[in-house]
Amino acid sequence: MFSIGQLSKRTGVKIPTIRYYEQMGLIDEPERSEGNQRRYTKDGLSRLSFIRHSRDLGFSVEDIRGLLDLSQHPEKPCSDAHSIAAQHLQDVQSRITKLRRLERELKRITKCDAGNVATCAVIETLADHGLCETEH
Amino acid sequence: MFSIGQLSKRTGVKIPTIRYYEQMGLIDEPERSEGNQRRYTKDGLSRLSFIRHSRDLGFSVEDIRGLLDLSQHPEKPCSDAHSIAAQHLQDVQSRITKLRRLERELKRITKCDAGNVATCAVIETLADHGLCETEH
DNA sequence: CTTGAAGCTCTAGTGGCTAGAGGAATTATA
DNA sequence: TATAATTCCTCTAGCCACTAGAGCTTCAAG
Ligand SMILES: [Zn+2]
Ligand SMILES: [Zn+2]
Ligand SMILES: [Zn+2]
Ligand SMILES: [Zn+2]
Repeated sequence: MFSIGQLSKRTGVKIPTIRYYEQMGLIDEPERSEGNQRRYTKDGLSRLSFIRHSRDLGFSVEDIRGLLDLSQHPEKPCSDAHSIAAQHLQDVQSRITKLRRLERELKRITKCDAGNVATCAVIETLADHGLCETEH
Repeated sequence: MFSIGQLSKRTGVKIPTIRYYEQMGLIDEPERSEGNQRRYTKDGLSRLSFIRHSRDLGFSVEDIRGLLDLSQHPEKPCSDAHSIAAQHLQDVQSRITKLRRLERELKRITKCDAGNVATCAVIETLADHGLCETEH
């Protein structure tokens, strides 16, 4: 049996976050000590580790809800898991694309030789998208 | 003089967002019609365009506050503007780096030949970071 | 003068936590 | 065993940058 603090240390999930996951229904309400403190089992630990790792990989809480559900049913086909993962991969890729466009634009505008704001490329560009090379 | 709706159409900023910016002190409170509706000048329009474009480029509202402030003082050196932009560029680049690591990992796990959850690479990897190739 | 679009204020919700108040339980030390 | 230090409890509110909706008022066209 682990206290919430021990669970937190073992998983790297902060204590208020654990309680938040409980409230969101991602983890079951654990048993309590006589004094009403949470006591977790190994199952609780591995479930929380699963959540932590999924968050680290960028999955949303809603995605994780689905993935946890699937993981409880080993006999089901894994196509649902794959479509969640594939969708997430797409999201990640489209975010990368957008950020790369930003990066290019930001690199360009920070090459400014002006000394003062009146003719600064940063300020001028912000005031006029026409000076940009790409859309965003 | 523009109504808030006209301003919204010209800048692409939604009406509630314009009011939100006013509340946050990013734009001045505009004059009002006799019936208490907002009436904007060309100055208000260009200030909001500046904000919109800065948001499109990913700057935070706090950054924009500083950049707007600078843009009102053309005689000042533009080094402050540059450090805001450079910091933002760094943020963008570090986000790209993280997302690329995610992308690689996600690509890897979605190559799963198993038919069911019991042996699915997606689910197995989520349960065990040891199966990952990179940190995240 | 009527009607419908557009505006007003105010409140609350989004996601995924995080911080703090004020108290109770547990654990470690003397 | 007494006390002190630490951990835990619940509850509320805040973060960012909006977005949505209720219930009302004003404006512009016909
Ligand atoms: Zn400059
Ligand atoms: Zn632009
Ligand atoms: Zn699979
Ligand atoms: Zn991993």
